Amino acid sequence: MANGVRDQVLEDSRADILRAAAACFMERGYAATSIDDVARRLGATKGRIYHHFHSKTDLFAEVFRMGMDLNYEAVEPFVHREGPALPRWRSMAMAHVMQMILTKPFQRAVWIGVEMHLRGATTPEQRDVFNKLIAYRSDYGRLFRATLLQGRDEGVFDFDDLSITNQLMFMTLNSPIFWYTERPGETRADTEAVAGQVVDYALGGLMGTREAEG
Amino acid sequence: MANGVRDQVLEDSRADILRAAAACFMERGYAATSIDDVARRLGATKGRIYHHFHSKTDLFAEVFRMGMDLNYEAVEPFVHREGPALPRWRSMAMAHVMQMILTKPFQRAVWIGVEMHLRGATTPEQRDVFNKLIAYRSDYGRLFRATLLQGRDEGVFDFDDLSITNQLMFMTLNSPIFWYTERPGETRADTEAVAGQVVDYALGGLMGTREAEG
DNA sequence: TGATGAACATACTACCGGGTATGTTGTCAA
DNA sequence: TTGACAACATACCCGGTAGTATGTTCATCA
Repeated sequence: MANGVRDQVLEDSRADILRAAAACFMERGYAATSIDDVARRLGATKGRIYHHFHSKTDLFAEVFRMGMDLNYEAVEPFVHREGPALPRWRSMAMAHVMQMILTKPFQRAVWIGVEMHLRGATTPEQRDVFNKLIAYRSDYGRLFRATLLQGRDEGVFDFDDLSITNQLMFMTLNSPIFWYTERPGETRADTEAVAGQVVDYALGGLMGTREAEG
Repeated sequence: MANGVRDQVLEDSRADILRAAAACFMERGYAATSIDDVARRLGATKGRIYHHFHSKTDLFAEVFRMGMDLNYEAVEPFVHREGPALPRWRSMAMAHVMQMILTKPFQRAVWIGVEMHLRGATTPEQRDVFNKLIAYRSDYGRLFRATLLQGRDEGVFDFDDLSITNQLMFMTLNSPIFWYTERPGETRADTEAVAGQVVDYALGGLMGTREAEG
């Protein structure tokens, strides 16, 4: 128990690797990122990375998991709030979008992982690792589904196919991972304003077109 | 001029390669797709591909261009229609979404290309090739911007930042390239129903949340 | 009919990247 | 003090891949 400091150093080293890996995966994608790239970014060599992670797949999986952990942590406080759907949905959506912005590299890795799974571009060994990650991610998605359904029952949301709507909503809420870049001198309020626009757009989509005629 | 048949055969062969390449890029991404993969899918060898394309980058660029050509072809007829913004926007959006669905492999390649450009994950030689492709894509984006602004002036659209809204709209309209899969026995009407939901969601986002309170 | 070239296939090279096997160094515990 | 182990670095192997160099076949045309 006297080696609490050692454990902390260990965790710091691991965390540094995860951050560097997330950045690399974001910048070049999974396949185009080499272990040497990650090591170079740290001013280290492959040895350090393979000392902490079994394989490239394992490293990527841990980045993915970290991203999802961050999401859960941010959104979960709002999930079990009683009351009408709309304010709860707004809180969850806002927390989600802020996470997309603030932890972008990890969230991009999550996206890449989902894409790889959808494409089936995984080897048999990767299979079960990925299946667990995707299951994790699906659980997270379910947090929103209940609120979506409640909102439709309450008449505040208006949509046809839940599955498609869920896809569209997440596509909107996730989209900052692709186009958001921090402005120099940007404050928390600025960031929240951007996130607010994203949430409003998503909400508009969920509410439907109403009386509009095209 | 007697070799019209020959030219046709040539174009068919090229087109076959492009289709196979688009499918491979969609399934595995750019980096993870090898020229041998594309050749295997055609029951051919690298020789055939390198006979028609200088490099992997060149092949990818042509797939990208083909995808954008298809989009222009589908949307352009509606762009210059006079009258209010909403019906024109709806026609353009619908045409766009249908293209996303019907030519998904090519559209995924376009997406991949944009991502690669954003990440700057391109070698100097690729630079100018990609810059032209991205410029092509940006022109296409501009087709929608005018209508968005007109719609806001007319009061039918309600959004704050044009740039962000444009991103969100395209993210929505493009999203079927990720989650759409053809159902067995699906008719044209079925497909259009799916596309319609996408367009409606996007329209809701553009119209804003109106009188809703969160 | 023979020559020419398009449209490929085959064979090869050079390099890169995942993974491993083997040092090296500092730290802590007994 | 020493031995053991964590935390790396170094050196190496090997499979895969972009690109090339060189056949081979067949249609067309002079």
